[in-house]
Amino acid sequence: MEDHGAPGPQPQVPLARYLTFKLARVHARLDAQVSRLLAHHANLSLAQWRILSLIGRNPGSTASELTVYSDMDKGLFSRKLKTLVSADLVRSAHDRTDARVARLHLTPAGEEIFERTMPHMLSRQDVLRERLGSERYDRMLEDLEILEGLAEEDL
Amino acid sequence: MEDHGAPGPQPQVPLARYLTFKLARVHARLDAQVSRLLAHHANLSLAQWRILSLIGRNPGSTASELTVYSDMDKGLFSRKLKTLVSADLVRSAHDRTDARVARLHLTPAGEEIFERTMPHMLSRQDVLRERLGSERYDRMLEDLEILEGLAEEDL
DNA sequence: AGAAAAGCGTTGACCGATCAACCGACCAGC
DNA sequence: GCTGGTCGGTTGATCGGTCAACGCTTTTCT
Repeated sequence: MEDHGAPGPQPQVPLARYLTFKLARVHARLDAQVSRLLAHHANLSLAQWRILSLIGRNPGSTASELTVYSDMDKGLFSRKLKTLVSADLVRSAHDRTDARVARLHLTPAGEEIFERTMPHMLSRQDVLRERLGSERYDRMLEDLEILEGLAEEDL
Repeated sequence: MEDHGAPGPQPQVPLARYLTFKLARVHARLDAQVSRLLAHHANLSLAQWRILSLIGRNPGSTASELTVYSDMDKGLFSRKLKTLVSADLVRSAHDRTDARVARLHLTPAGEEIFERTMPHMLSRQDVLRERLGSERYDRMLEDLEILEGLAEEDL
C-alpha cells in the first residue's frame, strides 16, 4: 500500500517526527471526526455545538463570558450565535440593567438537541480516554499544558 | 486578574480537561507561534513555507507527490504554489514526458529564503523538544500516533 | 456634569482548510 | 482508433478562525 514504484520523496527526517506537524494532523483528524459525529446526530457544526453546549451548561451567561471561558473568538461567536438564534435554538435577551450585554438561554428546541447530543459527545471523550488509556490521556494533558506554555514564547 | 466579581461560568468539568479541546487550543497556539516566526524571518505564511521547504528538500518533485507526502490538500497546495511562483521563489517546469505534471524547483531567491529560514524552523523544533524533554516529546509522538488512529473511526 | 476610557457585541476583511466539480492529458480495453 | 476510466492540477464554494474597526453603552476620573 505504501509501495508505489515511483521515485517518491523521502527526505531525511520524516515530517511525522515533528511534533507540531503531527499535532496539526491529529487535530485535523479529530476535528473531522467530531464533525461527522455532529452531522450524524444533529445538524450542527462543531462551532455551533460548542456555543450551544456552553449556553446549556451556563444558562444566563453573556457572550463575552463564554468567549473568554471557551477561548473562542468573539467575532466567530457572534456569527455562529446568530445562526443558532435564527434556528430558534437559542434565545438572546437583553439584560435589564446593562443594555450592552445579552443573556443567553436555550429554547426548548435547543434544550432538546443539547440533551440528545451531549451524551454522544461525552461518550466520545470517554471512548478516547479508554482506548488511549487513562494514564496516557492524563499525561498527554500535562504535556499539552507544557507545550501551550512554550507556544506563548517567541522562539 | 481572574477575580472579577461577576458570577462567571464554572461548569462541572473544565473544558481544559478534554483532550480534544486542549489539543485544538495548543495547535492554535503553536500555529500562531510559527506564523510569528515566519513573519519575522521571511514574508511567508506557514502554508507557503511548508511548500517551499518541501520543494527545497525534494527538488524536481511533482505537486501530487508533495501533497500526498505532506498530507496537504491539493487545492490549497495549488493556490499557495501559485503565490510562490509569482513571487519568483519557485519555478514550475512541465515534465517532458507527461504534459500533466509539473516539476517543481526553487529559484535562487527561493533557495536563499529556504536556506535562511530553515535553521530557525529546525531550531524551534529542537527548542520545543529540549524544553519539553526528549522523553516527553517522543512519548507524545506515540500518543498522537494512537490518537490519530482513533480519530479515523466513527464513534 | 463632562470627558475619557473601557466593555459588549457586530461587522468586514482576510487566511487556512476541506470538498467537489471540472479540464486536459494519459492509459487501458476492445 | 475509439471509448471509458484514471491521473494531475486548477478553480469555486463553503466553513473555521483571527484580527481590526466600529457603534453603542457603561464606568471612571477629574
